[in-house]
Amino acid sequence: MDTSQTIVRKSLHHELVDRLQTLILNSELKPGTKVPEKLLCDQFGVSRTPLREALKVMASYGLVRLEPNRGAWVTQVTEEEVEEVFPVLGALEALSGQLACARIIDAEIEEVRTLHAQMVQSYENRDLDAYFIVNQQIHRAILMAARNGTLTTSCEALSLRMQRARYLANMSESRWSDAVQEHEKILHHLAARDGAKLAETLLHHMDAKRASVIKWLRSQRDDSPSGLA
Amino acid sequence: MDTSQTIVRKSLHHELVDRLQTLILNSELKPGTKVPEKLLCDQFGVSRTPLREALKVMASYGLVRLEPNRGAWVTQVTEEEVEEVFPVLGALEALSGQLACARIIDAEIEEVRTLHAQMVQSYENRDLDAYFIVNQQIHRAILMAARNGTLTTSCEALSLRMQRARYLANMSESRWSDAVQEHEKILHHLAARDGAKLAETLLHHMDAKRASVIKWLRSQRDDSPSGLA
DNA sequence: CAACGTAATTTTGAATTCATAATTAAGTCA
DNA sequence: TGACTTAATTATGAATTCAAAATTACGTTG
Repeated sequence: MDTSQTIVRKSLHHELVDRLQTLILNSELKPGTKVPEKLLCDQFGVSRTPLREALKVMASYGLVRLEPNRGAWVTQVTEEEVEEVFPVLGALEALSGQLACARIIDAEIEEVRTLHAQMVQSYENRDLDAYFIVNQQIHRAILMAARNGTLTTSCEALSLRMQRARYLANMSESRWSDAVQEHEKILHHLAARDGAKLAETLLHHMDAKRASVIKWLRSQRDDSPSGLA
Repeated sequence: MDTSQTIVRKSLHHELVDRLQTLILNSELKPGTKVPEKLLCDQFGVSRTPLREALKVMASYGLVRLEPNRGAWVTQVTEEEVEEVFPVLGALEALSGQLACARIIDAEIEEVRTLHAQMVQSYENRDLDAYFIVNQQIHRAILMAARNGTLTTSCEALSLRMQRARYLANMSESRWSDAVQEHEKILHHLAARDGAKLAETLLHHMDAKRASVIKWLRSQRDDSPSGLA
């Protein structure tokens, strides 16, 4: 699908969906808090109509919850949600690995190899922010190689929901080390174009991530016993 | 999650999303045609604001396409889309089968058994409409037994997209017979709580469905050479 | 002074309005 | 007649307005 010639005209509400997603992922809008409609309208210089349209779309992605007559609230990442989302994400990533092995071209494998090296470097530098960015890029590159737009959309929507839990702030040294090991395997199976093995590895990778996030959520909960802000 | 006590207050835009989905699934809004904004506002007795909010959400589900300054269009089911969606749906249904086997209770298996019997009856009566409704109920029952709301939402969103292609109108006798056979296996593995086998069967079932829909789409295309309405 | 009830204020949901873009219709000229 | 311009009409996107609901502030009473 070549869109290089197409003039991309972005509608206002679509632009706002992007902005709101960024605000939520950067924790500028914090989980559990109310979405300040008026303030955002002022900040973005738009009226309430397009902002409210964007909020409806955000709600369909599960990033905000609309309470009738009470406004929009940034959703919390709960244990239940994590236990639901990661298995689904695992199945989708496994599929993406399988498809990628069948369709990836050599140049793309080299790209992933480069990203992988960068990721290892970030790990050695203990640069968590850089690590997570490259990590995402790797998963995204595999997704791209799968050549399935629906799969990409579904995966990214679910990833987004999990990224609200800023678990990147807390990943144990041993988990981090394991994750890098898993990524070694991922690269290996991808380069060998072994779809079944890659799928299996990605599935395990996701489950380990799930366990890690759950552990972090529990530690968070125990830190602040009151559920209320 | 017990919501029996909760007062469910549905917002207008949410109600409209439901109505629009129904209109599209019933082909009262035909794929490729423009969504008649004004007409729908009159019919539903609402202003453009909530209707347009609903259309934005519909677009996020891929049921309509928003063309800036040109309005909303009901999306067509294309071959490319079918080739994309069914593999994803297959992976998700496979997961739902696996989870269902781990979590389903005896009473639910009996429910599925009853539905299955109804489905076979519909097949023997060659009642395609009834068959498809019960078919859907079976898939839904397995999904419910998986106890994963995220999985349910994802599956149903993708199913919805495929249901726009009213392929139920045309299913060959041999495909129909095969589908019933596949469902026999599905029931068997579910009753035996054999997650791996059920996943495998559902995956194959989805792929056969994909092939059937593709075949139908091609026959449609050859019938009316002009792509335009 | 704590709990309740009432009034003022703010926020929300949805209709309306308005500027702009797209489409259609009409007119012009080769 | 048919291609191209230009004007009229319609539809779209977004701001504004308005009624209703929720929240807050205040006062009253036991």
